[in-house]
Amino acid sequence: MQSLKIGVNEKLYIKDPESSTLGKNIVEQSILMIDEMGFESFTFKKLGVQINSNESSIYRYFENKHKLLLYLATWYWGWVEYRMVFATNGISDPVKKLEKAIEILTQNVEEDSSITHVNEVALNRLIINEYSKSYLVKEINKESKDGYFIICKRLVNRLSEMISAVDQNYEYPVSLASTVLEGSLHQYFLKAHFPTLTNCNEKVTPTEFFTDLIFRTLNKK
Amino acid sequence: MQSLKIGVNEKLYIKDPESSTLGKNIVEQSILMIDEMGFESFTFKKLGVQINSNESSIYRYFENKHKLLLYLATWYWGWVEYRMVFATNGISDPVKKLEKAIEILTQNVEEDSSITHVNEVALNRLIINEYSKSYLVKEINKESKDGYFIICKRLVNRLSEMISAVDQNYEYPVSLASTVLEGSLHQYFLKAHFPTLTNCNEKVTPTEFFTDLIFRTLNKK
DNA sequence: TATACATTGATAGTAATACTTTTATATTTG
DNA sequence: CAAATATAAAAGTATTACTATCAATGTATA
Repeated sequence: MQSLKIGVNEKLYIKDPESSTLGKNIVEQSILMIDEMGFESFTFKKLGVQINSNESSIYRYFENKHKLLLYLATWYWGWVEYRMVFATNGISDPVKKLEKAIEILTQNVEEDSSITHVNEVALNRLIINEYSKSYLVKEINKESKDGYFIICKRLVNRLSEMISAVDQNYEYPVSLASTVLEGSLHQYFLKAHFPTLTNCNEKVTPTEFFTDLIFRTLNKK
Repeated sequence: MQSLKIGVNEKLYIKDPESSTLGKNIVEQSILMIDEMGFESFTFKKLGVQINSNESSIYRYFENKHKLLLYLATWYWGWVEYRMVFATNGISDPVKKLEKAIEILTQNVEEDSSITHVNEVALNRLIINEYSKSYLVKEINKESKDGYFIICKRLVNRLSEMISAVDQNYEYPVSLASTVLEGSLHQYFLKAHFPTLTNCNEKVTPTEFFTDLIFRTLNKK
């Protein structure tokens, strides 16, 4: 557990940030800064000041801030995938397995389970607020999509398979899986910024909403 | 019908773009340009060249391009709301009413129903690709949120009420409504850019997926 | 121990963006 | 026709998103 390293597509960085102190600082502090000031206001220059380093040094790790965001997102989904696989491994009952998976995928990241220099709570907030910006850009072409979003695809596929294991006749397992993943982030966003647009609050969690939604939708054997 | 004008929050513009030819040109061409090059690459300078006008003239209509995006989004949701209210008006059976509403909200905007200078097909694509960027920003503070997103809120509430009319005991009508609205845009995005992450394709529409999802979830009387 | 090599930091420079300001020229309206 | 208003053109500013160069430092190896 201590030495867990999340594998991230090599094309997302120039030099692996995990390979040096400076690199880890870049990752650690960029998460905190983007979380705090938002992706648009965040610049490599500001990050340089924060970590007592230089803009040009940061450019030796990441081509630009968009690639850095992709890196962070990939790391995040890799971390979620790891936790999901770990938690569902060994559960043979498909219903219980799916329940557990939904729980992991939609739960609030509360406790700081810092296994590394990454603050997962801040990263989770960052993903809720900024993840869409990583893929909603024209520059993402077909080749890069395959590599950059492979973890996310794997996650959707895993969930989709668990859905099908519960109800083989359900026709839209992939769409349901992607709706849960994206929808969960969205419900957390609404809860924080537009509370009238969601039933989620201190008492009702997105996990409850989505668990209920999925099991109402599926016909159990 | 011909003289239909979608009401947009006055704080979103400096001068009403509907009030002049230049204003209408700004709206018309900005939709086409953002659709084509993406919001990040789009600038008022480029728009000026396109419409044979000047950057500074555009700034007299919109404070900045983010406000323009908010304006376009508000116009879009106002247009959708109008169509939904129009289409569901007079339907007394709650199930049929909800069915119709989902259809309008999730259907592909195909035919160019140009009642104005607005190309709704391009605008729909723009919303699919860029809408999140209008609200996923730190600058949106509480006061402005209320005004800018009032139409979207009204839409979610209307849908939520129709859901409750079908099943009064369902506990998450608002979350389900917001999930459908956002999820529909997302499924269209996936269909276009990440087809393996959705079951929607030429044969299966997001409307079918969401209609099925909602009516499996709700217990009809 | 000397040298090579990689890493980082500091500085400067460029092109583009996101505006603001000023002034001149049309166009509309009273 | 005069006055007000809208638009266009040009120039200017601060910031961003980089790139390039060079010096300083540390580390690995012959």
